[in-house]
Amino acid sequence: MKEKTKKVSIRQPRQERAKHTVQVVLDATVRLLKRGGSDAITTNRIAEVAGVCVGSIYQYFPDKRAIFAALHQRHAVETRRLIERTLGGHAASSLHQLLLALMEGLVDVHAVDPELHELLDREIPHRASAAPGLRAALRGVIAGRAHQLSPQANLDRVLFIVPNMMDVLAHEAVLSRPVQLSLDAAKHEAGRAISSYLHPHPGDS
Amino acid sequence: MKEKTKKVSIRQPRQERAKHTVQVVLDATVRLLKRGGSDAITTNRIAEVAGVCVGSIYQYFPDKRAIFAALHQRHAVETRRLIERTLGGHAASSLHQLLLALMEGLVDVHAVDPELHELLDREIPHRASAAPGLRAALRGVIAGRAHQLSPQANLDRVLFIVPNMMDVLAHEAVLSRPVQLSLDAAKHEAGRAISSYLHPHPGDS
Amino acid sequence: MKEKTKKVSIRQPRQERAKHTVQVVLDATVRLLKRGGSDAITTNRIAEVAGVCVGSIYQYFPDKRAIFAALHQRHAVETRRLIERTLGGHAASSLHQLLLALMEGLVDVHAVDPELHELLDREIPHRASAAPGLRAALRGVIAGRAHQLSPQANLDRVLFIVPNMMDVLAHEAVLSRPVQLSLDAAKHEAGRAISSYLHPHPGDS
Amino acid sequence: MKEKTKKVSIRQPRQERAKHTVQVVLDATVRLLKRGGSDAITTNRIAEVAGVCVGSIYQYFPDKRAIFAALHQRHAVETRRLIERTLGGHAASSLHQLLLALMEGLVDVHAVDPELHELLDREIPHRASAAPGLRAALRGVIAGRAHQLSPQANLDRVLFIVPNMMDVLAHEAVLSRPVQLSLDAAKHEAGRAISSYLHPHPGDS
DNA sequence: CATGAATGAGTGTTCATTCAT
DNA sequence: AATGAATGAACACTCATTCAT
Repeated sequence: MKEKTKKVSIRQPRQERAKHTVQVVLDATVRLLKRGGSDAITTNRIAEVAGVCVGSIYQYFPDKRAIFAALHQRHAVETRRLIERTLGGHAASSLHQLLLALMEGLVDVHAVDPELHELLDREIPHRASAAPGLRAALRGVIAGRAHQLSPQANLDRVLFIVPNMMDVLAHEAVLSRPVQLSLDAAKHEAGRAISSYLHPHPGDS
Repeated sequence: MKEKTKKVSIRQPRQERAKHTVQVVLDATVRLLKRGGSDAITTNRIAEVAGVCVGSIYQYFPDKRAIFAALHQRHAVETRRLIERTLGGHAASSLHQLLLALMEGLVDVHAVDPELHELLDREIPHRASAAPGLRAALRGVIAGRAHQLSPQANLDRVLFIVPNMMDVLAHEAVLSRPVQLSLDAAKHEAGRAISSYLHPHPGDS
Repeated sequence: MKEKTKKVSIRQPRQERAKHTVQVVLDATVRLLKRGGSDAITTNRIAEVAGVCVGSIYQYFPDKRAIFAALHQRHAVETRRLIERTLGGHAASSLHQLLLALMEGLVDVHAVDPELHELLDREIPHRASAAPGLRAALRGVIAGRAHQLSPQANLDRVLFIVPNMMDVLAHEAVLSRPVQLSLDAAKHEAGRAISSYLHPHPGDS
Repeated sequence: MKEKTKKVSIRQPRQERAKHTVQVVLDATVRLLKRGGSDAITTNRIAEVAGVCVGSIYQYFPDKRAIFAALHQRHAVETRRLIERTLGGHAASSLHQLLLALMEGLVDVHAVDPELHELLDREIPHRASAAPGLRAALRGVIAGRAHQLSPQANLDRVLFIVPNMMDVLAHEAVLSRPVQLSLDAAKHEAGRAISSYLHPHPGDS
């Protein structure tokens, strides 16, 4: 794990075979993660499960952490895509409606492979997550449409509350909602919570 | 790391000297955590920083993970205490006021040593956190006063939304609120968000 | 395990309590040996099982190996006693009869606690066994009565064959004789084998 | 030392280089054993003496004990080979002659590196010796030819006496025979002892 | 580029022994 | 003398990384 001057620069996978190797390595890592938690993950084991040899991993990843980073990246990319797509589809909608749509989409994104997302969150260190992160992205969206906030709303406060609410609720809707609550109900209720915050009844300073 | 027949049983610290050792070890671990992240933590290093010898650590902790567990425990205990104290002080208050009080208290608890809490959260695996966890505790509180919810509220939904909101907001108020936002303002806004959710209608106050 | 100049000389147990401690320590060691083999034996564990504290062990034993040595010693003493007793009881007998008597006695000595003898033999290093050892003692006995050997017998050869035969047969009669063979039968057969060797003559059936 | 799920499976040496490593490790272990007894043996030291690195040891041996086991195995294999060879060469001989031949062969096997054999026996735990063991093998041989025993002989008794005699005498002929006694003389005398036992009759000398 | 044997610094843990109380 | 907490050198073993083939 020492920082060293690389003797051979890491190639970007240009060929098909190369892309394949990268995928196979990431998939193997996910498999191991699900099977036994982060302790069970060693580069040799990843190679074994992936069906490649250790050396090949180092063709495409400078070190072990980079594998995890790539995994986080993958998720971040999906999320960003979702945000952009929703943004595109709601150019004309109100911020309020946009946020509700995002909330829905986020829950769906996390519902794809909840176990994986939980493991990535809980077991894998993601300091210096290269991606801006969901909250940051949401902040951008909101700030960009700040003028649509109700007059008495304060931007900073909204930027604090809304991204955080959306993040937890999207995660937990999928991971730990009460057993009685369906995913759809949770999704809907999360939307309601955001609505309530953004449009409090009159008289609530 | 499997459960083994321990050759030497772990003693509960009975003497003053022993209690001191436990504290010193935990403090050293925190110091190392803040200094260099979890990678920098080795049992020998902890011992060194703590000014005790490695062996002494193993008198009171069965293994390395137990040290981290003890750290999480400490936080959990503080939180539980807060909840109980608040519960006691608001026997007569409405659930709404109780939750606001808890929200305030939680932010304060996390404000004590935010860096530490963040590190514990992000760097240290806390599977099988012996403590029931904040969310679970909150669920208990709410469920116990379910009759005070507004008639049209649904318990399951509230149990999903409120604990999650309180948990993130308490954490993030301290760790990543917008620079412009004071801690007090964040605390207040978090309370407002909860209020809005619980009373989204005119005339409900 | 380092050779050091002792600061406090090891006291010979003079008082009753002291003798008791020594016994208790040895017994605990035996118990542990039987329970889990030599790996399970640590000084701390011995102390625990013996109901004394580690420090006390070091009052009477300079180091861990001394405990094992004392155990071997115990056995050696019993064996030597047996030899002397038999020697006394057979002052007038022929060497042949003396050896048969010794053979019987040896089997009996090993039959007392076969498991323990096996463990001592197999698990505990006994280099530099302070005791002269059974074979050496037997050699002494035989050499001292060499004139009774049949004329054509060669002392060196007898000294090679007989002690070795007696040693294995005494051990294995107790530890690993065929299931069909009673201890008495084994004892008897061992005697016969020695006889056959010493007197390969007609009329000896 | 419990059975664990190995993180990296132990490979069977396939390449020349690998086979070489295994040999070199075993040889180094023997060297250390002779130099300083089993206490002087640590995996790091073995690696050092062998001129490989610690990690390489663990490519081929699951743990330290496996190294010793391999050493015992080696000896067991040699012994078994001897038995089979002798068995083949004496298909037509009497059991008596077969046993004499085996006795000779066994002494020779142990004479190859007596010091090593003694050390393996005395210093290295060999519980669960995978090999059936010499005595067991001899029992098989004898039982297989039981019909050749003299009519009045009892199989169980022979199975008790003969294998044990052969085992000790083979060992001790090499390790601790009286100084005056040549190896050949010891070998011959051991044969005579067995003969005497099997044929305690006139005319057999 | 792929392979996988080799590397070796570093880790968690043990346990014989000491010594302040 | 007894106690048992403390000591710390030493050990078995791991695993990210390299590099000869």
